Amino acid sequence: MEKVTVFDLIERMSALLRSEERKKCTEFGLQSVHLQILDYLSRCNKYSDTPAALANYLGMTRGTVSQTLLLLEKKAYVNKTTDTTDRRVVHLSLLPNGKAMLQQARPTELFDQAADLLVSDKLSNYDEMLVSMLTALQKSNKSQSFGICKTCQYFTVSPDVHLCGLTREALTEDDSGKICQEHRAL
Amino acid sequence: MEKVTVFDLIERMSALLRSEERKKCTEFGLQSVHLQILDYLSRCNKYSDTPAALANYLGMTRGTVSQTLLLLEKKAYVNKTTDTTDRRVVHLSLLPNGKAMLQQARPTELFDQAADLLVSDKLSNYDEMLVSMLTALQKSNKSQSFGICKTCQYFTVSPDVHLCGLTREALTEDDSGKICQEHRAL
DNA sequence: ATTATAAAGTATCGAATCGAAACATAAAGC
DNA sequence: GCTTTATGTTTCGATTCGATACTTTATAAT
Repeated sequence: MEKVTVFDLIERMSALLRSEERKKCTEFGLQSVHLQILDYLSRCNKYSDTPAALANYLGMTRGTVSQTLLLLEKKAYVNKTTDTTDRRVVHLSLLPNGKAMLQQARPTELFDQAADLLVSDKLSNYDEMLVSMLTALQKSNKSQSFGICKTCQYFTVSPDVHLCGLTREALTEDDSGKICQEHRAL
Repeated sequence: MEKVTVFDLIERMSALLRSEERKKCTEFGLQSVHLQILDYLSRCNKYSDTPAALANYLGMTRGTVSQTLLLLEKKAYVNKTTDTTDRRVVHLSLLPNGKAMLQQARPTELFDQAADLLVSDKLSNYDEMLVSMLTALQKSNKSQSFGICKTCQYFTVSPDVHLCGLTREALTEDDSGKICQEHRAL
């Protein structure tokens, strides 16, 4: 049963990261949801920085998200602005405070130390394999994949510009590396 | 910066699993901590099935763990028995209800589907690599590694029996595949 | 032996989370 | 225009969580 063990290992790593995250959170007086929200906001593109997308991504109700955002706003971690074209929609953005917190709370040392222990010339292989595993997971999670923009079936790259085939909008290099709620895996 | 991206990928997968877990939880009227506790109890060996170990593993206070366990007991998911030699210690065990819940809530379909998408003859390689990555993470997380018993420096295997070098006790095949709080990576 | 110290677990309290349901507002369909 | 749908907020009650103080048991020190 190779199938099981491979993803068991992923699950184990995930558990390890979660517990590490929890410790960091209590250290900084946060809840792990807060950190997840900050993390998401740092990674999502302009189509996906709304409360509704957050609720979808994290699997929470919109009411709960609204509450949590109030708190994060009070702490000056995030900022709200209403969309200019659709006035129901709110866009969220990370404030400097929030970015700083995220920087501190991510398990950077853990990763760095772990990476040092791995034989470095094997790293490129790891990379490739993990990408295919992640893609496989995202495809299976078909409800809404929340994948990286440039790995989307709607993403097209003309000689000079990146383009989202769904919204027909041009994308910055930066945006195309971020999470999109409209993502459809290839 | 290969180091960063490799573990970034792990982090992405972890985030995906977490959000999947959260959805499952609301579906069954649980909190994600509850599921984490059930999961831990299904994976830990007899030295590590105590409230204190749980608190350590999950990064919660003992008080909080105590509260949560009350609830899980009320729902007939777990069971407490006091240790015979050290009467301060409580051992926890999963009841049938808890096992059933865990079975339902784990992202099995997700994993199965993802595995089907991966080229199967590459799976053994994935396996090997992931093990070394997990080990690296555990080593780095030096506080308490909570690793698998048989990968511990105290684990010894005589011709017929497995043995824990720390407690000098014999171990079942089953036990040696489980999580131990006394684990020290090789 | 007796005392002191440490460890495992519990109880209580207040702040915060969370989901459910009701509500408001804006856009889209017909 | 009227209805339907979508985004977001509010309110409420149940639950979680951490901090603190506490009980009980084991171990160490004298």
